[in-house]
Amino acid sequence: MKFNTPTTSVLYSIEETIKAYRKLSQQNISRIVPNITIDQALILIIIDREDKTQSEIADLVFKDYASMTRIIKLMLDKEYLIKTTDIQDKRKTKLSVTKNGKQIIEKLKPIIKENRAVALDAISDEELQQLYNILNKITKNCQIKK
Amino acid sequence: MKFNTPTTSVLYSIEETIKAYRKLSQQNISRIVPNITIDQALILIIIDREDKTQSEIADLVFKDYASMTRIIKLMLDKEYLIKTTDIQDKRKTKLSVTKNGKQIIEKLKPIIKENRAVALDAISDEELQQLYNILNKITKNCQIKK
DNA sequence: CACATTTATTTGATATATCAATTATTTTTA
DNA sequence: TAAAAATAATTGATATATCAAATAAATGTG
Repeated sequence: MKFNTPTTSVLYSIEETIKAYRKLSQQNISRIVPNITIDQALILIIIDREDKTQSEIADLVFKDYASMTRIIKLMLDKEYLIKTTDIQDKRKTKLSVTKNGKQIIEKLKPIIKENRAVALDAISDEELQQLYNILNKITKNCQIKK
Repeated sequence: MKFNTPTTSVLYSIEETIKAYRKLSQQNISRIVPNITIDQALILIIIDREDKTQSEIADLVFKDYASMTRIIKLMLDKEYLIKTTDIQDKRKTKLSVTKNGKQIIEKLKPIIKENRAVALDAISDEELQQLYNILNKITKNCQIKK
């Protein structure tokens, strides 16, 4: 089997899948929590769960630091987050989720769970594992520095 | 096996993979053709290959029509493309690649081929087929209308 | 200790994503 | 056929992606 033309490469399928999933997720999230993006939702949950600096969280969700700054800013404006500077190292940022933010998270959790369930419906554990392994191989291939 | 937390879901791996691939591709393309994005590159090649309207091409590459308008505009400015209105249906757009654009395409082709080869190195045809099938399943799951 | 280097974050500029609304042009339908 | 509905593309507003440059603070080195 060949995957030679632009629109028949698996890379193209990966784009298609992630876009379809993002669309589904955003639609379902918007029904319950208006005015939050899936990126913000994921980042909000991670900040609540992990005690990390802004850059560490950015790395975790594959976001550029510049993007992260702006995403955080929007959530500060909406008062989902509070930002303080680390006393030990004033370059660093401490982020914490407000009560308001925590309420949002509680609303988001079941939707996110449901989104994943819908997306992965009828996909066996074996297939998930295969998918995971192949994707990891591709990711590693792409990360080889020259 | 369970994939329950945000950062352990396969969906997360898909994001990771596509971002790694886009990064690799953009870097390699930029070395040979400065000032073109991977999105523009792909769209330029498709326009050259397929005689379709702007919206049809948008559908083909999973782009929003609004995004497509703007991407096209940038390539018109760089004189990679020429745009004319369809005489049969004046709502429609005819796009064609300029000589300049065709020269760019010739430079791009080997890079894109190489990018795919690098990304898919050591991935067997069987794995490719598996990946393709599983991704398609997920895509379909996400597209179910409610 | 002064100065260079590194690290964490921000800002600017430009490209793309997404939704809603608008425009221009068909096509349908009453 | 006139009015309504559908289609193709555009525009506006806002969010995110990416690169480069700038800030500010910490660390390393002579």
